[in-house]
Amino acid sequence: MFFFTRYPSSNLLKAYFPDVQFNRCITSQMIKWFSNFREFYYIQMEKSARQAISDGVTNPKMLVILRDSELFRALNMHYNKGNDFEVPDCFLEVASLTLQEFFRAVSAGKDSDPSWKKPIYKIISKLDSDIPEIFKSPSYPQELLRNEDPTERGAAGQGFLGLS
DNA sequence: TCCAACCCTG
DNA sequence: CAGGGTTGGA
Repeated sequence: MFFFTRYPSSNLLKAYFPDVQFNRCITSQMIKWFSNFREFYYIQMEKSARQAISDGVTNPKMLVILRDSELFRALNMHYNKGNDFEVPDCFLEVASLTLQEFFRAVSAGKDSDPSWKKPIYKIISKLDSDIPEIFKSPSYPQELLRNEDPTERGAAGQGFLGLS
């Protein structure tokens, strides 16, 4: 889901996880997940942008993330480890834009400001896409749903399943 | 003062 | 990822 939405509201999450009994805990946990997802995402972007700068890249337009990019590999490994589905083009576009924004900011020396990333976050937060309806369909591949269901993993889930 | 994000750490 | 401290706007 992260490939479509980086900043899901609790309402959106509830709409896409009809089989999850939301309570204050579950909700905050899922919000926290996306927060962690964003962290990983932005860290990769910043690292890659700085790498490009040290490599001598001057035009941010040159920074485009393709499916054979090393950066893509890292992101896919993190969010879609089992290659359960195809990453949408909209994500590659947003990711490329993010990379370019970091490139511009660092190039301009904005990173001396403690909160220099905020403007970038604001831009990216407006680029969330609609999530395909199939994601909340009951007939959606069970394997895929299970991977994103908070009730199916973690210490609580293991305890419930009697695995510990 | 509160609460939602963010930052930093394990 | 989860915890816990920090932050900035309502």
